[in-house]
Amino acid sequence: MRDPVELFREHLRSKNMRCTQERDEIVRALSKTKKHFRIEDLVTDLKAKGSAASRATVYRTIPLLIESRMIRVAESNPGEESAYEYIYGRGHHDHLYCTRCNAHIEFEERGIELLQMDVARHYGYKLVGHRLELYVVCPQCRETGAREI
Amino acid sequence: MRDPVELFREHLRSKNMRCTQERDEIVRALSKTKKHFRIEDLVTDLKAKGSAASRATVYRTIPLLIESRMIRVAESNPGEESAYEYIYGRGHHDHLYCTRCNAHIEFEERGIELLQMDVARHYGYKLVGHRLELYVVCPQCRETGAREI
DNA sequence: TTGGCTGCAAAGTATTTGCAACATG
DNA sequence: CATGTTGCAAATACTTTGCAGCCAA
Repeated sequence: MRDPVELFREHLRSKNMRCTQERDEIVRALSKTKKHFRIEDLVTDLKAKGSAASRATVYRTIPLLIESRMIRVAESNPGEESAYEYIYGRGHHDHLYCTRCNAHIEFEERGIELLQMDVARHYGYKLVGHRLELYVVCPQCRETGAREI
Repeated sequence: MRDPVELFREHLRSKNMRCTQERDEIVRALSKTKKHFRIEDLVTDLKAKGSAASRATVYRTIPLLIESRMIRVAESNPGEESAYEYIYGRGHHDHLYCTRCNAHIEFEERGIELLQMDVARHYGYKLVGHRLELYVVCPQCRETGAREI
């Protein structure tokens, strides 16, 4: 697998953008994340690592990272802070979320992916991405009374 | 199909909440919407209909409507205004979005729904909902150069 | 050198909330 | 009439932006 920093640099070059220390540091920090991260997590992380990258730069870099397919939006709901996920070099997967305790599990179901392509093809479109979230109630939460989506 | 206003009233009663004129008006306005709506659209619509329901009341009512499964989140992305969709009494469907022109198409694929249930069952969970969005580039947009998700 | 990039702080947007008046049950 | 609900406006929370100095190419 290619070095993430170098890969992102190529993406920047292809757009005639500059390879800066801040952008390198952001990619380096992200490539070590395991879970979903929020902007605030990343900013704190960078600060802890002694990086100079500011919150504004992080916000400005996120769209570039999405564009280069190194990260993707993992959670986004009205009124809630969004979470992202570093995906470069990690197997594709979707998520199961417990609507009560918010725990999440990754899964992959090839059959669903294939049917998605069928659907797009059926309408004459080219599938370029998808977002699938399954909402469940996990056994531990099943007893308590809370809202279900 | 039950009257949406009455159905929502029952939901409110079941939670020991009050049936107010504002809440009735919101449901009545929603039951006539066809497309995805943003909070602002709804507020404007209510004002035009002479309803007294304010923006704050709309925001406070949305979670109740989601809970009662009369509406659902249709679009939500970081930094963008969310859009909702009235779903009561309308066939279940998911969406295809063109990432360039933002047009959207509804589709239903029973096979995907069944596989989703399999996935949840496989992990020992009860599936209570899902969100599936397919991102495509429509033929008209395919020529122009724009970002793909 | 010449733009693109950065940090800072200010500005925007979307959404939530405190409070006093009001309406429902 | 007791308490949930409402409108208003202020407060939040998240994200974007203008600008002057900085740095990559």
